Amino acid sequence: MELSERKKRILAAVVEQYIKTGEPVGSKNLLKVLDMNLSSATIRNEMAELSSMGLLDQPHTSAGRIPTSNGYRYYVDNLMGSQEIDETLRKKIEHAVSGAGTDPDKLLKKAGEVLADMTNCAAVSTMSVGENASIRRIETVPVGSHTAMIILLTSTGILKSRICRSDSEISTPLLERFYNITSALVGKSLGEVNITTMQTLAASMGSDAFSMLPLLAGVTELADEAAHMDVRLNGQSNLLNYRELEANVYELIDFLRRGEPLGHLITNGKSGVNITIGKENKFPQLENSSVILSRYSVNNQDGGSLGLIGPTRLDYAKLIPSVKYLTDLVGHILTKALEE
Amino acid sequence: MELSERKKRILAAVVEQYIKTGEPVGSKNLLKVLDMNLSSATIRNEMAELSSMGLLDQPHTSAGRIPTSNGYRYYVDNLMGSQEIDETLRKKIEHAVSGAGTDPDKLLKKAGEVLADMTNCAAVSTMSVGENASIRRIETVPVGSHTAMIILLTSTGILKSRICRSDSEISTPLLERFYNITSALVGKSLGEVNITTMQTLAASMGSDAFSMLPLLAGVTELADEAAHMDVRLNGQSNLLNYRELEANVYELIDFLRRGEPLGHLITNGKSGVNITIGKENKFPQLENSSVILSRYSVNNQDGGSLGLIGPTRLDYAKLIPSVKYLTDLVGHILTKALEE
DNA sequence: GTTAGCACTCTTAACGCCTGAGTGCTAACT
DNA sequence: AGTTAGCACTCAGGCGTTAAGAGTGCTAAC
Repeated sequence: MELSERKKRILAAVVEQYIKTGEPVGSKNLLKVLDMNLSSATIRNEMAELSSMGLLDQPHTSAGRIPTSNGYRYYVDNLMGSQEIDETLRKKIEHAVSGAGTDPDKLLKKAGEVLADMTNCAAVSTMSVGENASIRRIETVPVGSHTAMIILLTSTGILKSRICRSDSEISTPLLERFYNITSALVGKSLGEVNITTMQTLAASMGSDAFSMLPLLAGVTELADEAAHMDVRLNGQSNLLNYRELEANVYELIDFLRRGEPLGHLITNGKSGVNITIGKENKFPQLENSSVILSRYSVNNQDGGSLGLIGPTRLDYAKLIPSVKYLTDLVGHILTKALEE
Repeated sequence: MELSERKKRILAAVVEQYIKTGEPVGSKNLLKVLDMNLSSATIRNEMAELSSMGLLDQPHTSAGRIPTSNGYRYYVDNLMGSQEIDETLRKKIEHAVSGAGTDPDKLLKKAGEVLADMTNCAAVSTMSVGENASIRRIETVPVGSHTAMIILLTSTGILKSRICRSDSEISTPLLERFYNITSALVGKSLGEVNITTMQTLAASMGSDAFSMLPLLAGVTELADEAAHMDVRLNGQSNLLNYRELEANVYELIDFLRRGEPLGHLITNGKSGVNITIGKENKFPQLENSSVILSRYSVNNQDGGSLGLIGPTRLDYAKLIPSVKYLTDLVGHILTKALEE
C-alpha cells in the first residue's frame, strides 16, 4: 500500500497525537500539530480517504479519528522515527538491572519489574528455553537421612532444585552411585528426558533402584519444570489505567494470569523484536491490546524472552528500542555469568 | 456489649443476607428470611437500635442496612455458626495440594492458587520465617571453572540457591575449604549472618580470601533472601469482581503488589487464624477489605502463613475453617517432608 | 411491646433538551 | 484539479426533570 507523502504525515500525526492524548483526533486539532499550510477541510478529505483504506477509524460519526490496527501497523513499519533508545530510559534500565546481580532468576524478575514500571504496562518475562536446552549438570546433596536435594542446571543457566524424600535411607555412597548414573543425562536436551530414558537408567540401578526411584522421579520433574515455560507477570494492575481497555480488563488480566496461552504467544515469536497490534493477535482477549516481545540469547542459544502488553495506543517509537535494549542487556549479562 | 436474643438473630440475618447478595438489606426482605412472627415495623425498630449501637449502617436514608466493621466483628466473634470445614471444600483443598508434591515452593504456590480460586479473593502465601530460622546446611557445587552454585537450606526447609562468579579460578579443593569455613554458620540463625560474622569468616580464609569473597557474598545474600519475607500473591484480579471495592480497587491491588506492607500485616499475626475486618486494618487501603490470615508451623517452628484478602463481605463461616485447614495441611506436609 | 399506616427521603432509570465537537458535502476560488 | 469556506447534519455528554421503587421513621392504635 503506497501513500502520498501528505497522507503519511497525516497518518503519523494522528497516531502520535492519539498515543499522546488517548482522545480521538479531529481535523482542526490536527492542524495545530501539523503546521502545513492547509485548511481543516483538506485534512478532512485526506482523513476520509485514510479511513476508507482501513487505516483510520471513527468511534462514531461525529468524533475524531483513531488509528486501526492496520493504521498502527503502517506507522510502525513505515513512518515511525528513531529506533534509537532514549537516553533517560537507557539509564533507568541500566540502573535497575545492574543492581540485580547475575542470578538469572533475580535478574529476570528485576527486568520484568523495570519494564512494567517504565512502560506502565503489564510485563512478561520468561527464562524458558523450550526443550532444546541441554542439561549441564545434575547434583545431589544429602539433607537428612531420608532426604536429599537434587539440583539441575541447564546450558542456559537455569537452576532448578527440589528436595526429595525416600522411604529408605539415603547414604552418601548411594548418592555417589546416583551421581554416576545420572551423569549419563548430562549433555542431553531436556526434551530427551522422558519415560523411556528414565526407564533405561532405572534398569541400570540394580538393587539401588528402590531407594533411587524417588530421586530419579525428582530429576524428571525438574527437567520438566525447566523445559516448561516459566512465565512471570508484572504490573498487570497498570492496565487498569487505560480507559480503552476498561470494558475487558477483567478478561484481559485473567487471560494473562493463566500463563499458558501467554506461553504460546511467546514461543511463536521469531528472534528480534516481535510486535503484534490489536486485531493481529490470535487471542480474542488481546484484540484491543498490543504485545511487544523480544527474545534474548544466552551463549548463542535462545534463552527466553521479555515483553510487554498494553493498549494498542503504545508509544512504539520509544518502547521498541527499550525492549530491545533490555533483552540484549539481559542476554549479555547472563552469557557473561556463565562464561568459563 | 450484650444484645437481646432477637437482636442477635436480626444482626446475624443481616450479615448473612448481605454476604450472600451484596445488596443492602431492608426490613421486609429480612422478614422472609427470618420466619419470626414479627412485622417489618418491629424489625425496623430493632435495626434502628442496632444502627445506633454502631453495628449496622445505611448507605443512605432510604436504603437497607449493611453491617459495619463492628457488626461483622460481633458476628464473627459471637454469632457465626459452624467452625467445621465444608466437606466439598476439604476435598477441593486436598485434591489440589496432594498434586503438588513436597517441595515447599511448589506446595505454597499451589496452596495460594487453590485459596484464590476457592474464595474468589486475592490470596497471599509466604514461606518466610523471619530471622529466627536457622541455617541447616550450606553447599557449594562447581559449575564452571569460574562459577559455582551456592545452596542454602534453612531449618524450615526453604532452599535458596545462587550462581556465583569469581574472577579467579574456583577449584574443587577451594570449594572444600570454603565448605569447611562456612560450616561454622550451620546452626546459626539467619539474623546472625551479618557483616561482623562474615568479616570474622573472611579473616579465617587466609590467602583464599580473594577467590572466596564472591562466594561469601553469595551466602550473605542468600541468607538475607531467606530471612526476607517472600510474599506470593494470587488472584488479585478476583477483586475486580466486587462492586463495593470498585472505587479503590486500583489502590488496593497496587497496595498488594508492593509486598512489603503486606509483610508487616503477616508478621504481626498471632498464631492461629487472624481475622481483620474493614476499618480494623491499619492500612487505609484495606479499610473496605477483610483479611483472613493463618500461620503454619514446620517442625514446631513458625514456617510461614497463608491467607486471603477480599471485601468485608466474606463468607467467614465457610472461609475461616478452610484457611485453617489448608494451613494445617501445608504445615503437616512440610514437617513430614523434613523428617529425618 | 407490637403493629398498621403514612408521609418522607433518596436512588435509579428514563426522557428530553442543549451544547460542542466534528464530520461530509457542495459550491466557489485559485 | 486541487483547495477552501460554509453549512447542514450527527452524535456523545452533560443537565434538569420526572416517575417509580425501595426503604425508612414516626405516630397512633391495638
